[in-house]
Amino acid sequence: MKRLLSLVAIIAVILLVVHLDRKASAAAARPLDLEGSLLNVKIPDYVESEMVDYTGMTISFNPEAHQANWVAWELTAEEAQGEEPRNGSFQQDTRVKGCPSPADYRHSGYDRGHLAPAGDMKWSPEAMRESFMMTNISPQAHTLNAGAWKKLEEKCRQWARRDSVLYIVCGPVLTDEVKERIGPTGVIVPQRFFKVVLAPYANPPRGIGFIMPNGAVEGGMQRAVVSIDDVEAVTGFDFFSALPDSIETIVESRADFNGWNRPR
DNA sequence: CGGCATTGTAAA
DNA sequence: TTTACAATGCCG
Repeated sequence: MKRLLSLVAIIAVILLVVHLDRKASAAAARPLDLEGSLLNVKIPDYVESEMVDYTGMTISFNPEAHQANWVAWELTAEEAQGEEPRNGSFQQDTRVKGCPSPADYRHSGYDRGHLAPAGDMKWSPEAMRESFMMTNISPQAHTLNAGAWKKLEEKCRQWARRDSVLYIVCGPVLTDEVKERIGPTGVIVPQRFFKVVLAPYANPPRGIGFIMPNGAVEGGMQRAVVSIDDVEAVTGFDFFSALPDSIETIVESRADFNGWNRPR
């Protein structure tokens, strides 16, 4: 009996230490050691891709579509409260084959829409500048860019502050039929955009997906909610595959917007 | 409704 | 680079 009691006590101490450690520093030991791998997305072999790493984001760039296949980044609670002002100019990343110049978008009728938002890069001047690289830009209708897309970006920053850490991946849907291209370079104008969001350290872990038309979203972001499985079906990509299967299955099957908007 | 913030475009 | 303008959405 005494041995049992001491065993229980030891376990309790271990659990307490782990708990305190988690609270002590979000940047240090996390229950899942996945920081790097969660920023990778599996895409089909036939999809062209050049990987580009920046300070605040990782990009799979498609030289034929002249924009990203996907952009992934981690957003911590601390980062979401950065103070760096929005400044930067759209710039071609000359290191990347197929990257358009800002001029390709001029008078096109479309915004140079950030994929990873400048608003998520306020924790670092470097990350802020790099967010204006054309590798991180897609042609977006202004109604989307300044509408539901922007609202979703703001919502994600709220969620990050509450849930400690978010992993976010977004991009154009490039599996749709190509109906329009802009500029001398021929940048494809996507008809839809996707975004997937994971809160791996929430209890329980949560995931959600969005697919929005390249235009006004009637009814707001709620109307664009889908499961991550749905986004995978549309894009052909595989998100967050580094998660343990038991967690990935649950997290990627839900499309529960209300579950993301409870206080805690 | 007007004021404000954010995300942009365009001209000089 | 600086300046002006525009669309969206929130807030009072």
